Amino acid sequence: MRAEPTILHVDLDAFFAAVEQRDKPSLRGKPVVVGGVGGRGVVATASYEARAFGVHSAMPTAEARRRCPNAAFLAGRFGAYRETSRAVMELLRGISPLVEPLSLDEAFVDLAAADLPDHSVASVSALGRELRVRMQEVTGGLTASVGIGTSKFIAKIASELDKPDGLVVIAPGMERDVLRPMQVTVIPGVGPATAEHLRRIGVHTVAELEEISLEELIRVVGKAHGRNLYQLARAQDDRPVVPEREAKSISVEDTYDTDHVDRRLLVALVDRQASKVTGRLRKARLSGRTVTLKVRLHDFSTHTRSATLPGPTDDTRTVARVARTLLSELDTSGGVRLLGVGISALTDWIQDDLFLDSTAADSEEPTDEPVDEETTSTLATLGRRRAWLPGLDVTHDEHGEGWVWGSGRGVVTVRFETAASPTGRVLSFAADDPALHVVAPPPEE
DNA sequence: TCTGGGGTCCTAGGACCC
DNA sequence: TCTGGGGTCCTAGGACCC
Repeated sequence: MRAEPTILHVDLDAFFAAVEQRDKPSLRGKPVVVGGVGGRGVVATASYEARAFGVHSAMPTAEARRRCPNAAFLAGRFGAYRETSRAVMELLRGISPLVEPLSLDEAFVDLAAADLPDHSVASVSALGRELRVRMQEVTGGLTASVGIGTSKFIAKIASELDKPDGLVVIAPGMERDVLRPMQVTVIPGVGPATAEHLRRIGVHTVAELEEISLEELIRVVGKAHGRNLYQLARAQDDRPVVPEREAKSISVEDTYDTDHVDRRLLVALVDRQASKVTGRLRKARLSGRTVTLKVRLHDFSTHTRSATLPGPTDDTRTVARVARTLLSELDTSGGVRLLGVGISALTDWIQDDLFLDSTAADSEEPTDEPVDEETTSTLATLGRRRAWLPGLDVTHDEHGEGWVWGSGRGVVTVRFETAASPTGRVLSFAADDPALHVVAPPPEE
C-alpha cells in the first residue's frame, strides 16, 4: 500500500453493449445483450437497460431471453471492441507510461509515473474527472467508472463503488474503514466456492474476515489463497502495475449446439483447432512444448489430457497428431459438448535454421540407436518416460519431430515406405506396450 | 434449450534425480 | 537390502477473472 493515492483503475461500463449502442442509434436506451446467441450461449455483457430485467453476464442466453424477450441479442463484433479498446489504452498511456490492461475494457494506471504537480486527493481527483471527459471523446461517447487509491485492490474497489459513470477516490488512511462493512465477495479471488467455505466458519464481511487467524484461513482455503485473503482483509497490497506480461498459454475451444459422437468428426474438429491454435502461435512468433486437449462431455464433466514434447513446436501437423492421440485416451461415446486445444510452456520464436540445432542441443533425451535400413526398425528401447525419435526429421521438411511417451518399457517400431532407406515416408508407428504413446508427423498431403 | 471463451494461478500426487 | 529427503518436472483438476 502506498502513502498516496497513485493507482487508478478504469472500467468501461457495459462495454460490448455500449459499443453496439454507440454504433446503432436505434439500440440506444433499449436493452441490449451481447454474447452467445446459439442454443448454448451465455451472456457476455448486458446493457443497463437489460440488467433492469435481471439479465447479467454469465447467464445462459436462453434465460436472458425469458427475462427480457424484447432485448436485442447480438453475437458481438470483436474487431470493433478491440479498436475502441485500443483508443482507450492509448489515452491511458498518454497519462502514464505504466498502464496494465486487464482485458479489453479494464486497466490499471500508475499515477506515480504521471505528470502531476502532486499526488494529493485533489490532484488525482482532477485527473480522474478529466480522464472521464476525454474517455467519452476518444470512444465516441462511452462512459467509464474510475477508482483511485493507494493500491490495486483499493483502486478496483473504488471503481466498483459508483457504477456506472462514476469516479471515487479513497483517501489514504480510509481503506480499512471502507472495506470492513463490505461482503467478502468484493475481494478478487473470492468466488462462490471460497465464499461458501468462509460462510461455513461464519465469515460474511471483511470485518469478520479480519478476525480470523492466518493459520485458520490457510486451513480453510489453502496456503496461497489463505495468505492472500489475510493480507487483503487488512488492505495490504503491494502489487506493482506491470505494463507487459508474457502470454503463458494459447488455446481455442468450441461448444457445439449438439453433442458429437462420431469419432471421425471429433478428429476433424480437433485438427481444425490445432490449425487455429498454431496459426495464432506463429502470428505471435511463439512456439510451445505442452499440448493440452480439453473435452467436455454430455454430462458437463470436463477432462483435460496433456503431453509435453521434448522441444517446442508451432507445427500444425505435430500439434494435431498429439491432440488426436490425447483424444483417443478419452471415452467420448456418451457425446462431446466441447472440444479445445491449447499450447503452453511457450518460448520465444526461434529461427528455422537455428531450430533444429537448438532442439538437438536441448534434447538430452536418449538418442538411442540410429534408424537402420530395415523396413521395420527397432528405434528405441525405452527405460525412460519419454524419448525423442531423432530419425524422424527425414520425413518432415520443417522441424522433424516424433515422440514417444508413456510410463512403460518397450520397443518402438517404425515402418518406412521405402524398405532400403529411412528417408522414405513413415508409414506407421507402434509400441509393444500400450502404456507407450507414439506420435509421428502425419503423412504429407 | 442450464451452464461461453480466453486466460491465470494453485494444489496434489507421482516420477525421477541426486 | 534398507531407506530418506529435497528439488524439479509433469499431469489433472479446480477456482477464479473478465
